[in-house]
Amino acid sequence: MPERALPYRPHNHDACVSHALADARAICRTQNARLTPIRERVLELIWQSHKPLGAYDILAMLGTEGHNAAPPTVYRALDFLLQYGLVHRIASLNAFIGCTHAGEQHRGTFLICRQCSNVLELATPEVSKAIEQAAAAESFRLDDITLEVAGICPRCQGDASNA
Amino acid sequence: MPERALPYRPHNHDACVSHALADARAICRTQNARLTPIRERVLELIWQSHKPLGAYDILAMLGTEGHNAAPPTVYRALDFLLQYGLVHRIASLNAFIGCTHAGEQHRGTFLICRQCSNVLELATPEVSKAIEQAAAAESFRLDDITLEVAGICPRCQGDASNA
DNA sequence: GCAAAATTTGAAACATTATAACATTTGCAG
DNA sequence: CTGCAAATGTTATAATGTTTCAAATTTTGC
Ligand SMILES: [Zn+2]
Ligand SMILES: [Zn+2]
Ligand SMILES: [Zn+2]
Ligand SMILES: [Zn+2]
Repeated sequence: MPERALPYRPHNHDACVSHALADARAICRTQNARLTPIRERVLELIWQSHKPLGAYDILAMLGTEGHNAAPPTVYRALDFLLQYGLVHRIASLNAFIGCTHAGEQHRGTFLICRQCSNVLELATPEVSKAIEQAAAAESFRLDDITLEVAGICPRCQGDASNA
Repeated sequence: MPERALPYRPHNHDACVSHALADARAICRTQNARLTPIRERVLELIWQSHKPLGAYDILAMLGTEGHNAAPPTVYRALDFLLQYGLVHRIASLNAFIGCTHAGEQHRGTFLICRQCSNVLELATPEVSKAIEQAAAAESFRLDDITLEVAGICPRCQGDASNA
């Protein structure tokens, strides 16, 4: 059995964060996009864990660190991060999560644990292919896919104690 | 080339509606569920077209016909219809659409036209299979799939005039 | 039939998520 | 500098969804 994916095992999460930030800086540099302090801070907050964060959660976190922001501040930062593929929006949760494939051309599949909330993003070409074929069979021109899978992650399946 | 799916061609939509209502009555009868007047009316309103309807759209429609309902009335009816698989929620639109496979065991794939808003629901076993395999590969226990495809439907592709 | 229990509906308030509109500041080019 | 565009601040408001408790209706056991 292959090693479990990062969200499902203990790991040095600081490395996740710094990797994500480094990627973001690189991507913005090559695209001449401005990763301003607010935008970077929002991205960093989103990456505090592998659980998706609501816009108002982010707002509250900014609040506790003295930056008294209003909703548009956060939504604008999120729009920017979405635009450059640095975060994804989870429609079924109205929440946002850091993209683990930033820069790569991909369509994300999100495995969302109902118990611990951790989200694993998969890049699944076979799934995308199947969806593209299904759309093509109806002569539908596909622009975008929202694919969110709810269930129980391997770690929570193991837990007898449903804390 | 096979005939286009219903939402993409002129058709007798009254037949869609009466079919859906008949199915709903049958399903509720066999499940000992009460398809009360409000619930049936909400289902009928949702089926007025193949475009998804927001909860507050439904609320407004009920309002114009004299039934002055409050939000919980609509949401409760929708919860009931969702529970018995008579409608689906489109997470990416915060809207609801009648299920075209009510009673059948299925996981819906929704093709959503960005231009005309019409939605086609597909039952795509190959896609479901691929998703189930991807989840299984991560030892993730799959409970539910949200699969929504945004794009342009064949009819709108044909339109030169983007009305 | 009839009373108790369960389900459904009504109504008001509230919570959460997201956007509109306009003023101000900041970064940058000429 | 100066002027323009992009980004941020600020206030208000829109859109979506839930909680709570009371009243009405339907079902069930007798
Ligand atoms: Zn991590
Ligand atoms: Zn991604
Ligand atoms: Zn129809
Ligand atoms: Zn369906």
